[in-house]
Amino acid sequence: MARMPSAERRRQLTEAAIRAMARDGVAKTTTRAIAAEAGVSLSVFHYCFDSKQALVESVITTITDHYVTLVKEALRPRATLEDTVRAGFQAYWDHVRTHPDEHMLTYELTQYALRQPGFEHLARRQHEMYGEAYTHLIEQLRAGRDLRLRVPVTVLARYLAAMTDGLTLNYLVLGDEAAWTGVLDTVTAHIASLVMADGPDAAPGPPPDRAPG
Amino acid sequence: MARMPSAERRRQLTEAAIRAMARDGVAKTTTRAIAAEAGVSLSVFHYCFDSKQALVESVITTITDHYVTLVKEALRPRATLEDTVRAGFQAYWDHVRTHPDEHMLTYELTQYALRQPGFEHLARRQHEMYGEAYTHLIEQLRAGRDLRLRVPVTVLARYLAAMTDGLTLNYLVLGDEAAWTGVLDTVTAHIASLVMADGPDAAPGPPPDRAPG
DNA sequence: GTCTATAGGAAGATAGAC
DNA sequence: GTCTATCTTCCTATAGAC
Repeated sequence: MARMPSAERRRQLTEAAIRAMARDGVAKTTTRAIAAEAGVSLSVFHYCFDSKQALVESVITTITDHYVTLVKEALRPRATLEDTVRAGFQAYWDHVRTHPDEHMLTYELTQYALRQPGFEHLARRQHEMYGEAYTHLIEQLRAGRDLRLRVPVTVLARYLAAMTDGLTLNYLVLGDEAAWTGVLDTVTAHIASLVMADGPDAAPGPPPDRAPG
Repeated sequence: MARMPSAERRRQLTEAAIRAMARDGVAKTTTRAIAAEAGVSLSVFHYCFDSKQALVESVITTITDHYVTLVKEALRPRATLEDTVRAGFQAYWDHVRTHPDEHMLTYELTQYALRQPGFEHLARRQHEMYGEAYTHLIEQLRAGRDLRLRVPVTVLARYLAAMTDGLTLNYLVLGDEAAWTGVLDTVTAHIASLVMADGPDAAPGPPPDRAPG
């Protein structure tokens, strides 16, 4: 086979591992399967990575970075505030629908990391970056307009990240796209109601939007 | 060891498997580990279950039923509408905080089911039952009072189920309980705003709560 | 740096005595 | 129904030639 510097081989093996894991699941993706997917022999794998764990670490950091880039692209500011929220969800949603296996993989890797002693920080980093992506968006929106938030930025960002995560997993399990237009509209409206132009920032106290009685 | 009818042995092994899987993760829980946890020999395992897959199927259905019972208990109606929502989340949340491993396991089992050919229906059943638990609550609330919903019941139930799921996973990964009071208040207020006393039901059209501009 | 060959171990499942 | 002992397979990782 063609010779190649170690760094590039590592990238090649990492990408192959992501493809194989997205297709077959983490549990079934052995080192042999990864080497075969990359078109190299098993020994090349162990020449580039000390262990399977070392490769998985590379996989998690790589896919987290991919994912965050995706979210940040999807969530760029648009003409109006509601457009931004709606178009952002739409772009993200299109990616979920067209690449369900990749998203599935992110959930599997989260749990792999949480169960593997010494890897917990990778799972935390993953979810912290989701929150940061949303925080970044909110800050952009605040800079462009004169926005006031009804809830603190950290709360809103975390809420958005958790909700996106939950909705995605729910879709991956249940499918049924038709049911989603309603849910997405509800969510979009809620977000818009939490981010308003021209009002005082919320004090860190009781929540807004109380229902009558 | 003491003799025992097959049905009871199956229950014993299923419970042992749940304990071991919650503690060590699904991937690391071998048939040997389950037999040891139950205090029986490996052959007893295969006497009661044709294969490891058969046991996992029993584990998934058992834990799903446990979980749904928990949610339905947490979500029983209270004095006022907002109390119901708030107390329900509180009860659910206390369980998550005190039994994180069990909740972790439910996520692992979802993915196991989705990746195992022929087991997809177990994952679907799991999430359908979450939605049904919320649907049940909403119907109870509607019966007791003269409630009108701003969104269709199916949409609201699915939204609640997905959001609970996302928030739980986010907590399992990031911990940080302090950050959660804000998020929960926001969510509680949102739900209350979607379920109002004395108003017309929402037509299946554009969402409420539009933000200015 | 890449290969073939293999060590070494752990997994799921079975055989057959009691 | 339960046990001990074992089969078979597949895994991660290494050895050593090229």
